[in-house]
Amino acid sequence: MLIEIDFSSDEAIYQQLCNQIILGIATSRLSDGEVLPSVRQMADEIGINMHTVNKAYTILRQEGFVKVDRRRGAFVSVSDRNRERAIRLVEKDMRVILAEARCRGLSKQDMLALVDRIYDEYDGVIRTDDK
Amino acid sequence: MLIEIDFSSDEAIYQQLCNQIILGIATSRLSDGEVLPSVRQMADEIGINMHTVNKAYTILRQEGFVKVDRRRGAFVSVSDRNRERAIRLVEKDMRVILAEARCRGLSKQDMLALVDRIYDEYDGVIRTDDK
DNA sequence: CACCTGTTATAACATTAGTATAACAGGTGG
DNA sequence: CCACCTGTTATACTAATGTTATAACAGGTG
Repeated sequence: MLIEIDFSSDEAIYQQLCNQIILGIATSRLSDGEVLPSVRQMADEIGINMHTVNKAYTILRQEGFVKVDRRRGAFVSVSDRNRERAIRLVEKDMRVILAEARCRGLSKQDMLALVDRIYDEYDGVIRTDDK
Repeated sequence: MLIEIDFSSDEAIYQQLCNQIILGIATSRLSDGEVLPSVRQMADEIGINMHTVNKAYTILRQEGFVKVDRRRGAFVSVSDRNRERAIRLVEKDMRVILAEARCRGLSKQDMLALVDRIYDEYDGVIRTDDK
């Protein structure tokens, strides 16, 4: 999977890396069980330090998106599938986003439509622009 | 409005302050035109430095949630109501959240329900737990 | 044994967050 | 005019964080 880092972003490199890998899993560009490039290889490809990649992998492991096999290295593995816990994890961030959206005059329907559209996109559904 | 800061959070103080004020506007605990405490007063109340509050106010001003009247000080004023731009601003963060949600096994319906619930909460709608 | 994996340790450097002190310009009310 | 309020700016300092650099180690592969 192609990783693109914006070095002028105010978002930390390791954070961008985490997000892109999670995006990759969600959009099936990374499939369950797929081996990730080694920390050294990924660092070389992107042009950053090994430790920055390692930090991203460590976080992804803690959050349950990645596991490590001593033989093969890091690979995609979404372990924790506890529904209630997952909702709780997402809810806090969602509250901040929805607050901002509401302040900017966006309606509930606007946000439901946005979620619907992005989710379909992740699912690979071809939309015929149904209004 | 009561502001609560978690000093052991990994989220910056000024960021927490911004979020809480936006949350306050979204939930109508802060109404349009309402004057915010002065940077010095707010800093004293919370127990932080004046500059940290000033940083939050400056960001809120840049993002269009607050304006400054030389006579009265800072007050709530959601200026920019451009719908397309608002959606674009929210979309990027939403993509990250939805990717994480999808990886954790949450369905589109789960997320639509979450958005629906939080939005109603912000609107002050009393839900009769309709399934 | 050479080579790969993640992991750990240590040091150095740059940027950011937060605090502290002080000053300034504009506006208000005595 | 004067004291007092507002946000704003400047400067300096400390602490934490992000990133890099170099090096070493244990486990597994061929």
